Amino acid sequence: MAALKHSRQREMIKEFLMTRKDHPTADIVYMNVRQQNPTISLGTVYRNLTLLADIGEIARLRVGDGVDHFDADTSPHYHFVCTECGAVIDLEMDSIESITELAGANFDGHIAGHVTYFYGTCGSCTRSQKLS
Amino acid sequence: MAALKHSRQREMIKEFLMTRKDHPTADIVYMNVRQQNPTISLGTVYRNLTLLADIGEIARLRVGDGVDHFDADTSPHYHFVCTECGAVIDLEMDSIESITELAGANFDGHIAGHVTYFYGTCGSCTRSQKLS
DNA sequence: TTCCTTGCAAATCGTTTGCATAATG
DNA sequence: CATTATGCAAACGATTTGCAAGGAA
Repeated sequence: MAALKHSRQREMIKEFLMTRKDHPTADIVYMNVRQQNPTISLGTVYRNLTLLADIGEIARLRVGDGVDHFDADTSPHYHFVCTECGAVIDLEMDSIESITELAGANFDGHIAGHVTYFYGTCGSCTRSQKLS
Repeated sequence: MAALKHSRQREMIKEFLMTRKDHPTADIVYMNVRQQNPTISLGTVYRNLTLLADIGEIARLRVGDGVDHFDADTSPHYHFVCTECGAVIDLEMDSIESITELAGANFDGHIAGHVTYFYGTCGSCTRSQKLS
């Protein structure tokens, strides 16, 4: 259980993440944080994102596009991914926690939770499709 | 819309996949199909798995372990992933299709579907944990 | 003969890691 | 001082791709 020391880089990364609601990737975090600290390395960004996710201070999102996204909002909520523009958007919806019980009903083993995300076309992509 | 020609390799890959219910990865498909055709290449396996998934003859599964799994069963059903042994298992459960409507209720855009998988410990891993 | 498919190897891409140095407690 | 964190670059693992040769329609 390593004894976590404070680091300016980690702080910057977490702070940047808290200003964004669009679930940036490691690379986007890197490009942005680099504007305040031009010598920060991509490795450091990855290391800290992984560390923060491991201790539960941020969430790592996998939405099928092959790149991890990160979210400073660790409260339970679901995401939508636009298949047109790739945007990852928070959804406000009623709880669907009950699906975990449904899944466990006929299952020999223990179900701890589920991963779910929704996909389709976001508002602006839907509108531009209608024009064409 | 390329005019798809018959290929022995593609046939072997699909046939192998149909014999398995454990959702093998590309590498496992490769190792197995190679026993019947030792000169088949990994690239060919990847190309055909991607092609078959694109035309809907098989399904590509992403369950968060960083490796794609493939499933010859394209009927709608859900999967469970064991966090201990990595097994990917079919679940028999009631439909949860309704969550797509729930998600769309307050959403500006069009939700086409969702991706969901469950995780926890499978039957045998649950039992061996109890022993220790 | 057209053009889809293969085998092979090299290339990509996101992410991780080893190492020497710097920063923290 | 003991240890954790950093920057850099090299290494990784899964997957994709360019290319010349082979096979199907």
